Amino acid sequence: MRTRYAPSPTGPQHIGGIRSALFAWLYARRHGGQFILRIEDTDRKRTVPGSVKMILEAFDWLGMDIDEGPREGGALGPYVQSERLELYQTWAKWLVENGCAYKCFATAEELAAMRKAGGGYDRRYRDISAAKSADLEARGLPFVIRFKMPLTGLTVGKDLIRGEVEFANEQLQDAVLLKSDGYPTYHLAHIIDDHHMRISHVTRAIEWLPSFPLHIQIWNALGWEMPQFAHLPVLLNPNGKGKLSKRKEQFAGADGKSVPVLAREFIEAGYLPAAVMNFLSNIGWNYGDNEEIFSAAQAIERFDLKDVNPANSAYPIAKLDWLNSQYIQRADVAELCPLLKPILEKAGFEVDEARLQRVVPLLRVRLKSLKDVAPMAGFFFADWSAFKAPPAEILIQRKMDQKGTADILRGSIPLLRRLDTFDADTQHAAMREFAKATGYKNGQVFGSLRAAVTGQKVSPPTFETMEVLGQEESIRRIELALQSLSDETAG
RNA sequence: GGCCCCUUCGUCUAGCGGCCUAGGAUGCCACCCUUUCAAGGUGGAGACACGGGUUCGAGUCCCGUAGGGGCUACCA
Repeated sequence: MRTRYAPSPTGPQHIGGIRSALFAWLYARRHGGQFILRIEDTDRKRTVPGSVKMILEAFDWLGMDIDEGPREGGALGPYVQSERLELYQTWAKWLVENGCAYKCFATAEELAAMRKAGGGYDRRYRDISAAKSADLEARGLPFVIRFKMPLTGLTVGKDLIRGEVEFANEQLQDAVLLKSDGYPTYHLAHIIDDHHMRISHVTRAIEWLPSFPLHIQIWNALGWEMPQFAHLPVLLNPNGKGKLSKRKEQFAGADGKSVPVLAREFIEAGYLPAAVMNFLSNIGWNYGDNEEIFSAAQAIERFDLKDVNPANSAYPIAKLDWLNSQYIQRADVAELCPLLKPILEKAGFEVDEARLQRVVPLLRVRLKSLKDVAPMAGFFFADWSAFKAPPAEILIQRKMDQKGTADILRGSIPLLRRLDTFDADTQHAAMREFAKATGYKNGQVFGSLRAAVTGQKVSPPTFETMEVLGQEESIRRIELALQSLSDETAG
């Protein structure tokens, strides 16, 4: 069992492509086969340098290992089409010699005129004599090689996902196999490569379905045994309108966050690779048992191309946020720390690793994205001496007023100062008692302290936070907050 | 325009003729819990596109219509 992912190196990797690759990879792994990466760089105009590197980075990050490819090598390489030109030319020539293809000398202008007239290429060179063809070639006219598509009859293709699909041959044109620059088109190249690389299952996006009959005819003309085909559904934009595009700005969510579409954007957005894998494999396929959270290893145990949903899907990006938070919650502190540290550093904080390890358990359940760590817990790593009391609108919580907040802060200080040990439990007990004595609700007391000490509306839990900050610093902050409240009263 | 594919809650999906008064998840809304956030718990609203068949019986099979997606390049 051998599957492949065969992208064109035209820039950053699109998540739609990654998902197609994922299905091919899962299938190969499920059956103990090989997963091959092949670069289809036959369009010289669109090829952008560095693309292969980006593709590889995406695969490495996700943990999708490649058995054969431009980096890995392999017995059936090279795995880059521009390095296999001779092969394509040989077989194109063979097809011409065997009457299955012909040289076409139509100029760009002629073609444009035909298109304008409607109907497309009119096969004007299909039946010219060998002598005439040779003559035109001898005169140095540029030409392409076109496939002689049967003019009548039906071609039926078998697709693993949707069964048999019928096409009337007359609907198809005589597709170009070899361009005038000597490069093959996709139609020719992928067949020759899939054959020579012994691909058993071709997975590709559904936009290839219309040219499936052409490919079947080429396989037949070549006399080769066809692999199995699965035309995969595609990802639609989050609103369900159109194929998922790279212009994701227009799909920014209510929170103003733009929707990640390119592979590297998932890294930048603070998603865990396991969450992304889970997310992607749960679109158009599902693990079963009403299980939403499953590992790649689990998916491998059950994946089958036959079970892929034939319908396209709107990109359910909101689910990724949820999945990511689930994965972060379940991750080990040891696993999270090295991921969080660079994010904090990039945000300008100097990270003490020991402190980070103490802090991570406090905020794990609050992170939807790794990137949330900076706004959520950055204050732990900031210069404490520069801490400023937050404004009144943060200090004074819901269902509280200025006086009440000040009362609570003022009353807490001596109690907190008196504590011999400053762990969270001890503080908690003391403050609970304080609430009881003063008649404030626990939440009012704890919440006011939270705001005073962290300066944030959303933060790690109050007492654990104060424990990390220490007695002296915590009290200092409460005093600062109290001071700013009083100043405001005075002003 | 022609051809092809697709169509279950807003969204991702389960369902492969009777187990469906259609299940799960997400999102949304309540309530509970709680260190008034988050997480967690409980509950709620929410779908078989429409019309014909076939069948004792249809979300499940067939046809049509509508809607969505794609292809129609010397791009992939």
